Amino acid sequence: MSIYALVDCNNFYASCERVFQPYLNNKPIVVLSNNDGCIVARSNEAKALGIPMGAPMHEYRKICINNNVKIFSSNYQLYGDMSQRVMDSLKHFCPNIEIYSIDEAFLQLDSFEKNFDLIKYALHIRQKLNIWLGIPVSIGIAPTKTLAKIANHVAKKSTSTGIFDLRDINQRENILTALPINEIWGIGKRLSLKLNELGINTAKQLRDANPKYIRKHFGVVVERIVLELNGISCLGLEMVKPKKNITSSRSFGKPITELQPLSEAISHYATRACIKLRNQSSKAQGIYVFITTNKHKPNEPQYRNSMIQGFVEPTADTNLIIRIAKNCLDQLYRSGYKYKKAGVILTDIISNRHKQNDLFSENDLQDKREKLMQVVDNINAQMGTNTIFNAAQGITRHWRMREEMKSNRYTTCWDELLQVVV
DNA sequence: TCTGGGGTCCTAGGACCC
DNA sequence: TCTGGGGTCCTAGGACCC
Repeated sequence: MSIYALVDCNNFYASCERVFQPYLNNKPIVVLSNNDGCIVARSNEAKALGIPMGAPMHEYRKICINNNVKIFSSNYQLYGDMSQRVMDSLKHFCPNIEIYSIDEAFLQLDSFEKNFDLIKYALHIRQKLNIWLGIPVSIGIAPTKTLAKIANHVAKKSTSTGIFDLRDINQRENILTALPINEIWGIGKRLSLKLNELGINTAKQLRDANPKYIRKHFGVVVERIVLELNGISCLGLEMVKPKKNITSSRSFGKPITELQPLSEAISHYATRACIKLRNQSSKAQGIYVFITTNKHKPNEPQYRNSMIQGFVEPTADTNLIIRIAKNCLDQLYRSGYKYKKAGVILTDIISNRHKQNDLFSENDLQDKREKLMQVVDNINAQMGTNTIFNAAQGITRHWRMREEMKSNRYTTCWDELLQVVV
């Protein structure tokens, strides 16, 4: 039988902020999305105030002020670095690990001896993460990933230890009976409604549904969930795969009407996407560029448009891709609109090694370009992001997103290290 | 005034081929 | 009234996740 553990960091972004500002322990915290738009993370104290996940900040500003809620802009350099430390620590306890998201990982525990006490081990892991990093986690253990997700949910909500084991059949019966289907991993809003219409309301009812029937009406994805709920493992551990698409997009701090700043923004996003692309040793074969006005303002004139442009040959060259992206933008742009957001997606990504040169391309030139990119990447890695950048990205960047309440990058930036005053 | 960003997988249907 | 059968590939759109 397979055994999975899901390790999930509690209120991850809020916990990261607390590590470096411990006076915030036991106080309500919220962390905002990019552009300080929505609330994307809440401490338990903030949840208790009834602040929902994903809510627009402006609707809850009053509640936050009245209750002394500490508000943070997103600090992804900090969260990303802390995440890596958590994952590196977990690998120390179990090498078979799937990093599922910035704050979650599955561990495959099959190979531990039969009478090895996994609950004790989970407690040990939890304790060590707390000592090493100050990040609290919950751990759910079960024979399938879907059940491990549920176990984790229970661990977080209704245990004092932060650990829950769903391998026990009797336990499972009670938990699944009480769990509404929309809380199952992979069952979203739409599927819940459709299943409810058939009288399937709880995880237990879905588990006991006929897999053949489910497959016919809901597809293979939901059929797998049924089997997983029955303890039959269908979803294995997935290793890191290079991305097939790489997006870079942002809402603007204030609306843009002119082509020039829009072009700077697009160049900036293209640059960011290319850096991610080279970091995973890949090349792209096409780009998707889009611009849009503010959809939340129906009274203003609306315009959104996008286009796809294939490349002559796969590339990761920032200069080339900026040129193509700007070209797309020239065709998409219409004056007379207030643009709120723009972005690029690099598509049809393939590995660097896989090389098929254009018959007519000048190889020599291409090699030189690749070397140039390497030098730029190295300088920016050593001296800080944006030490060298394309003039096309602009210098003032008035369109930059808002991040008015960002904490220091305590772990990745020399100028912002934690200071201890003795 | 203020409303995020970045992904994946599956399926149905059309185009095309022999 | 009759107008094959079987297959692949590609794409758009839907659904989901954190």
